[in-house]
Amino acid sequence: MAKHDSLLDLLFTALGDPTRRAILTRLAQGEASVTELAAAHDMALPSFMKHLRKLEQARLITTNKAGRIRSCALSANAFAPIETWLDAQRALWTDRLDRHDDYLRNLHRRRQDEAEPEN
Amino acid sequence: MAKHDSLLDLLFTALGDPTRRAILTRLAQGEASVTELAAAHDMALPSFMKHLRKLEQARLITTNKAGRIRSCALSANAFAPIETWLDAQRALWTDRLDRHDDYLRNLHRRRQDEAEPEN
DNA sequence: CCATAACTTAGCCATATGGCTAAGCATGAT
DNA sequence: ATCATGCTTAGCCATATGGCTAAGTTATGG
Repeated sequence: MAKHDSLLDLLFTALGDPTRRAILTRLAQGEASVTELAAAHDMALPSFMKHLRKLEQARLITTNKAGRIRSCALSANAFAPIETWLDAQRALWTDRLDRHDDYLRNLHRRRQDEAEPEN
Repeated sequence: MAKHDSLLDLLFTALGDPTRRAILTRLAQGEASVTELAAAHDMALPSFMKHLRKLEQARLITTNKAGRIRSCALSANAFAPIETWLDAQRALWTDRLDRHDDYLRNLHRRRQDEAEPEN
């Protein structure tokens, strides 16, 4: 990914990895420290931390270091931009179907007009 | 991405690129051929085709070749697995908040019991 | 039938991703 | 004061990604 990815880019690519989705699912239950989270994943800590950093960059999680422990939590409304985008897509799609329906209705009416001319 | 990515992996990573999201937005308006779609993107055709292939692998679009023209269309319910996953996450999150509320309520009741013993 | 249009294949390149190890650096426990 | 814990940094490696050009292939239009 380039330097200036949009938040949507960051969000979707962050979610495109099973390790990262698992972290989010775990965090939905409540906060956890880095090592607590890492315990579930057979992976060296530095590798794991990279995933956490991506989640943080995508603003899906927030982290906070107290002493030597970094605590991670799910961001509130983490998925909002995604839902907004999905809603917009759905809106376009249904608009188009509506317009197609109109087209078919008009076509039908025109055919009827031809069959029974209105004079 | 490895050879055996889950559909969710394919879906999310397919959506993690602005070119590909733009293609989907365009296709929400209706079918289009490869060159029609490519016209909007300053990119060589083979590069563009790679994006289409990823969208197809993620089952976000379907394509169909008639003569020398390949027509592309949005898949129906393309986003369903994503919505399902998001719903599940939301469910976990709200469950957890509910349980937290209960905990606070119980805590409060216990404190009141201590303040006003029930004999 | 021949040229052009619309892909398609092959292969190259730079950068990004996702993993690792080894070593460093605070902080908390003893 | 010292040692273990909990990250953190640095750097290496293999593969994946996203772009390109050049050279096919397969219809169609004239």
